[in-house]
Amino acid sequence: MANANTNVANAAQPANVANAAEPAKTANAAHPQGSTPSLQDLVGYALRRAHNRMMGDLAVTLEPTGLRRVLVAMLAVIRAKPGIIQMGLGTELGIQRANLVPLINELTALDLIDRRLAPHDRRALALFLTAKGEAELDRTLALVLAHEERTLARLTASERKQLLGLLDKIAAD
Amino acid sequence: MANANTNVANAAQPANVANAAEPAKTANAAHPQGSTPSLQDLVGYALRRAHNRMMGDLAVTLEPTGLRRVLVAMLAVIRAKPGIIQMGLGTELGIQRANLVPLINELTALDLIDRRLAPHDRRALALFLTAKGEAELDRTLALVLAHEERTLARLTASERKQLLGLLDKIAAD
DNA sequence: GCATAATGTTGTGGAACATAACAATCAAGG
DNA sequence: CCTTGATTGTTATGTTCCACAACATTATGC
Repeated sequence: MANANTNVANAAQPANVANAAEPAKTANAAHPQGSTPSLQDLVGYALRRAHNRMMGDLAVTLEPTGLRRVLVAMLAVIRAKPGIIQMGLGTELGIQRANLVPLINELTALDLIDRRLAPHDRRALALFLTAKGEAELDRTLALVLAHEERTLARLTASERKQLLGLLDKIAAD
Repeated sequence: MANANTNVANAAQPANVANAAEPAKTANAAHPQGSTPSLQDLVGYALRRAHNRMMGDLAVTLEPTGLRRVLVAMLAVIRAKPGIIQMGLGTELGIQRANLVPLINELTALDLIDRRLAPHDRRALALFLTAKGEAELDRTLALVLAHEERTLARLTASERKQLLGLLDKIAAD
């Protein structure tokens, strides 16, 4: 019942909020009629708790690398789409371009990415991983892999695939 | 592929980070051997996207009430455990007691909760919902119910129950 | 009774995010 | 061509959330 992020380093976020567990149309056994929905039955609350747990563990996992979650995500996207411009990266990760600038600066200062002028648009800057960036991302992804294995230890492979599908249905556009 | 929280009001959080989709022991079809794991296959990334989607929608849902997520969660816990002390509330929601103080002050200023001395511990303050707090929580939970129905529209009742179970397995302890 | 722990409180700093404004460039239309 | 408007990157600034440290008051254990 206690939250997961009580001591996971820097990752404690506030808390979820109340959410109703079941749609109104199908009253279930948990709180049949006028009974007040409990936080435990709410998907949103469970989602936040799981999120806190994973992000907290991920933060401590990434600690030795010196990279934060956002930076790793940025590296992964840049590897997947070499030459992506800043605006595109921001859109993909939900980061506004103003806030993206210092993050890009960090990665370039660490010599993990290169920033070159985009071929046909002299406003835009195309982003590429450096050799060091490739290597660093590989090492980091290995850690992240171990992290997922750790936090998802209670789930079978089929359950993980199920979960992935269900979450995607929620996040879908 | 674009993130869900591009325009959902105040809810845009940075982004997830790379996570490996499958445990090392069972190589799957998505990225069989040395292939780099993609963000799309990572449970942690899907979790963050779903989290952003739901929390963003919840924030706009709660806007007309003037209450933030944390405050609603606090009210729900206090209703479930009347007389709970601040420390207990903080532990349950993953909020440090220092940060809890101004939140409690907000709720008392709104006349939604009462703060009385705990019976057998003159340090602690026991928390109770006021009549206004009860009513306000009821009205708010109705909105939250509609919010869950909206964001989980793509999931059947059985899928929602599955999801709840899987998420709880992650957040456990 | 005294040392130690727990509870609430205050103050402070940092990280993440939003917003506004600006220069340079592109794109479209007159 | 050239002017208007949109786009990209950038800087600056404010807000919010959270962590951490320190303190007074009260409980607890020896």
